[in-house]
Amino acid sequence: MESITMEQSSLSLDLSVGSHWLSHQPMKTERNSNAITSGESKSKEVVNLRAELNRMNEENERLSEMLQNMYEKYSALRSQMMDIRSESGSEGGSAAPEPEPEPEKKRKRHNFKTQNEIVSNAMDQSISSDECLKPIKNDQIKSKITKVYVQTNPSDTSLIVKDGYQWRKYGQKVTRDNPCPRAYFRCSFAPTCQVKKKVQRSAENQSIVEVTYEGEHTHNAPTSQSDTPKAKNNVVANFVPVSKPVTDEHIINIKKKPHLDFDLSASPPAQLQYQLVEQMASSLTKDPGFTAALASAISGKILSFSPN
DNA sequence: CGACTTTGACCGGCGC
DNA sequence: GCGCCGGTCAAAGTCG
Repeated sequence: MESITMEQSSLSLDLSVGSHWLSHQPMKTERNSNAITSGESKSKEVVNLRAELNRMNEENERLSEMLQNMYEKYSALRSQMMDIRSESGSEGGSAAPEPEPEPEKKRKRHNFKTQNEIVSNAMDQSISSDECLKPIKNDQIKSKITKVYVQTNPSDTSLIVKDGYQWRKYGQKVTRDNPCPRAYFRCSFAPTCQVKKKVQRSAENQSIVEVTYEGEHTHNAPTSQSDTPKAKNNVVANFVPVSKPVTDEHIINIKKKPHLDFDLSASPPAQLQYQLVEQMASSLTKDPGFTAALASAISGKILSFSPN
């Protein structure tokens, strides 16, 4: 519940950040075209910007209401599901225990690809609305291999991804299909934890970092939101799971994403809520109307600022 | 001094 | 069998 309101506020924050950004742009243009623009045109521009800001705020409110409605519907469906489960007894219990992690064996390359395809398909399926009520089933698949794409500062060449767990780097390799090195990490939070992750920048867009998690954590929760002690100094990104591979529309800029106070791996409801929020965000970004409106608003604003 | 990173060497799977 | 490639090891170096 809390997380939803937080996410809603994040939406507000994102849009308001955009408005903030837009509201600051005229200063630049003012400086650039100081010699040719009169005071009247400036004030006219400010009025236009304020009107635009108001429109965006209204849009923001509408989106927040939509999100609220979606969450209410979700809550209703979820309570129905809980009722059905409690009626049907302990069979297929609601709070499914974390599956025992299989001991990691030497992976074969062809197995890796096959599992990846499975995960990709499962993730595609998870987008559909009814599948959002079956996170446990998907988690069982994801627990083997999960891919995450993170947007980072392109100028930062480090491969540290802040995901809350403690990782120990054990190797780095330049692969054939990507000039950027791939870093190999092992979970160092618990000695028995066999989870590994690979981190590599995308060859096409080096601001995007591809993180592949293999295995499942045997411990409950990371103790902090930081990486290893050294990593604290050069953290580049929080992680944002996305459902599809590397297309820009599926990558969420983590710099605008607020810190999540709950622990994703700690409690199933929190995890469920987080997944729901991700799916909502995914639905919004997939909505052609939403993206088109956003794109036209931004492009219109950019065009209105251009000197010509 | 312990924990961590770096980096070259090594290993095993795969294709030719 | 050989070479390529991805993944892992482990010694040396670094840092707090």
